[in-house]
Amino acid sequence: MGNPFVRKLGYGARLTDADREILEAVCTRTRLVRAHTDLIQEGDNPRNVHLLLEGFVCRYKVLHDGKRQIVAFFVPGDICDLHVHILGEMDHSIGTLVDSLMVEIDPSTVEALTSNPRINRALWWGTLVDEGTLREWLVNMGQRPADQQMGHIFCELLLRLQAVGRAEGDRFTLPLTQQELADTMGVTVVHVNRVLKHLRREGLVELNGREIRIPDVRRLRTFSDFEPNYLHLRETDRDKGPAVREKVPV
Amino acid sequence: MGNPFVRKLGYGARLTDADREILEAVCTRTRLVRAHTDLIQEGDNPRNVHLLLEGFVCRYKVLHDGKRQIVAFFVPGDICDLHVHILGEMDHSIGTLVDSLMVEIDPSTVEALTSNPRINRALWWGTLVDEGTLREWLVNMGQRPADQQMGHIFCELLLRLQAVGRAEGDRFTLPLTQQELADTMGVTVVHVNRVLKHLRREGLVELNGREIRIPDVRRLRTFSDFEPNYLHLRETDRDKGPAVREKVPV
DNA sequence: CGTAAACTTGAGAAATTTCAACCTGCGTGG
DNA sequence: CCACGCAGGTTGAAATTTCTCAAGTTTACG
Repeated sequence: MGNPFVRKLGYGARLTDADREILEAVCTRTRLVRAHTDLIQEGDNPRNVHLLLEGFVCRYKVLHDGKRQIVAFFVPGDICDLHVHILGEMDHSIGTLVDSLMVEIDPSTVEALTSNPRINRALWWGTLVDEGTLREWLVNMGQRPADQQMGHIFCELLLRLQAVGRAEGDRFTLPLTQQELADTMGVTVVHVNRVLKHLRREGLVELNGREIRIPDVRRLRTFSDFEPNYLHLRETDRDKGPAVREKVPV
Repeated sequence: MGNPFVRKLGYGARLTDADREILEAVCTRTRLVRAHTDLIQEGDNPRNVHLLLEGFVCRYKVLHDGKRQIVAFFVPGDICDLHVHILGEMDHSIGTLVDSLMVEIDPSTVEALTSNPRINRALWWGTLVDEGTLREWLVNMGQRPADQQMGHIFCELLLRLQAVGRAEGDRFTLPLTQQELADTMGVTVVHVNRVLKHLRREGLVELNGREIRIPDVRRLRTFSDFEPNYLHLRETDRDKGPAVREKVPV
C-alpha cells in the first residue's frame, strides 16, 4: 500500500526522491500499540512525537463529570504532536481506537527532519491542515443537524483514507463503536444509533460491522454540505514551493 | 496599557529587551479597520499576516445556506495567520467585529521575526495555544449545555484580556451582539437571549450594553467547568526554553 | 454455551428551534 | 424638534431535536 507518511507529506510539498528516503528511514523501528491505549495523557510532559503508520488514533478530552469529547482522528500517515514540547504540559490525551502501528520520533530526529526545507514545509502544511480540520469540526457541530454532521465525518474520513491508500474505492473500515462516534459528534449513543438508521434507510451509507461503504459519494457530499477544501489535498502551484517547477502529468 | 503583542509573546518565551524592541518596531505603521470588515475571505490567497493591536476580530465560516459559525476570536496581541501562505487558499474568512487597530506584517518581516529563536519559539507557542483553544471550543460545544458553554466563553475572554491588560479586574468590554454570540456557540439568538437572562438571574454575570462584569470568577469557573490550562499562560520551566536559566523572582 | 460489549428500540422529558410579535434606543432626514 | 426606520434586544407558544431511562437483542469470543 505504500508508506502513508511519505504519501501524505507528498501533498504538502514537492519532495525529492532523497526526501522520500529520509522519511522512509524514519519509519523503521515501529511499535505495535494495543487498542484503547493512551499514548499520552492530559497533564503529561510530552517528549517523543508519535507517527501513526497503521490503525486509528484519536485526541480527546475528558470533563470532570466523565463526559468525553473526541477532538481529532489520526489516520495512517498522521503525526500526533509535532511541536507540543513547546507547551509545558498536554492539555488533552491521545489514545488508540484499535491496534495501531506507530513510530516514536525523538526530538533530535524531528530536528533533523525540520532542517530539510521541503520536509519542513510539508510538516507545517500538516499542522495547518490539522487546524483547518479542527475548524471544520467546529462548524460541523455548531451548524449542522446530527445526520448531516455524521455524513460529513464519513466524507472526510473517506477522503483522508483515500489520500493515503487506505480506502478501497468507496469503502473503508470505520473502527469506531457508536459510543465513540457519539463522543466525536457531541451527541448520545442512542441518537447516533437512530441517525445511523436514518442514513441507512436513505441509502446514503451502507454499514456492516466495521465496514462502511458510501454508494454515492456525490450524494452524501451534497446531503452533508461537505466541501473538501479545508483538507488542502489539491495541488496548487503555490503549495509546492520552489519557483522552478517540473512538468507534471495531469 | 502597554503593547499587547509584546506582552502576549512574553508568555511564550523568555524574551530579552532587544527582542521586545524588535517586536515593538513591528507595531509601527498601524492601520484602522472599520467594524464588520473582512480582512480576508474564504478562497483568497493570503499574503500578509495580520496582527491585532486594539479591537476585536473573528475567524468564521459561512455555510451554503447562509448559516455562520465563528471559530475563533482574536483579541489585542493576537496574530491572525502566521503561516497560512503555505496553504494555497483560505478555507475561512477573518473579519473585524468592531473598529480595530491592526498591523500588516509582510512576509519578509515574518521571516526576520522567525529567525530569532526566542521570538520564533513564542510565535510557535501562540500557534499551539490557538490550536488548544480550538479544541476546547469543540469540547465546549459538544459536551456542555448552552449556559455553561456561555460561561466558559466569558471565563476565557476575561483571562485572555487580562493577560494583555485589556480587562479591568473582573470586567471587560464584550463587543458582541447576541447574534454574534449565537454564531459562536452554535445556537439561536433567541436561545442566547434566554441563557443570558438565566446567567444574569443567577448572578453569574452582569452585562450592561457592551460592558460585562463577572462578580465571582471562581463561581463562574466552577459553574462552567472552566480549566485555563489550555491557554498555557502559566510559566513553567520547560516553557521558557534555553537550558541555562537566570534566577527569577517567584 | 455463557458472558460482556455493542447495538437497537420505545416512551416520556428536557433542551433548543421556529415563528411571530413587540419593545427600545438612536441616528437621520424632513 | 419630531417622525421614521432600523438594528438589537426581549418574550410567548408551539414544533422539533435530542436526551434520559429502561429494556431488549445481537455479536464476538473465550
